Amino acid sequence: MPRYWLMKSEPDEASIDDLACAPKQTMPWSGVRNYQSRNFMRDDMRAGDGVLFYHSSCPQPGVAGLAEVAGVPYADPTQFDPQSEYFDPKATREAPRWVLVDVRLVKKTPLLPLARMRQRPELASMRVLQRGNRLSITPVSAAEWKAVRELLGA
DNA sequence: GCCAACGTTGGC
DNA sequence: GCCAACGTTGGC
Repeated sequence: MPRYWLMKSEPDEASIDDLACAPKQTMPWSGVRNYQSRNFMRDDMRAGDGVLFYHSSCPQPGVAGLAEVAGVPYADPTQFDPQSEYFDPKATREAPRWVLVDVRLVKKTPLLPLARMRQRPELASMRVLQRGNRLSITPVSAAEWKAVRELLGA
């Protein structure tokens, strides 16, 4: 049973182009510091799950491409690095607090702007469109995935 | 820059 | 364990 996710990234930090240029077109999804989002990665993601790569906090927020979960979750190394903005002094290597998964590019697409997603009734249920939603990782239903893929022309 | 919404913190 | 205050997210 395939599963689908939407994962937000600020393109200033990690854009779809950064992913396309990364070795093996794969990057660790580091920096998640929200328990719900962490739990999705830790408990629910499987290698091969579909990912909508979403650009947030930028002039044109929206889905910028398709990706997939590339492996099993493991400790996010940035939590141990005092130089990192994601350093967490309460995390230890014995008891890591934050995990991540690797994400691999499947296909960069023309941007599907958030404003256009809002116009589609079949996407109205998407978590990312809900008022006040702040989760950086949200599950996507099979129907939503199919509808978004069609809008992406993918 | 504004502000709505929600998560986290910390005093009690 | 409550809950007010504070911080963060993120679209606009």
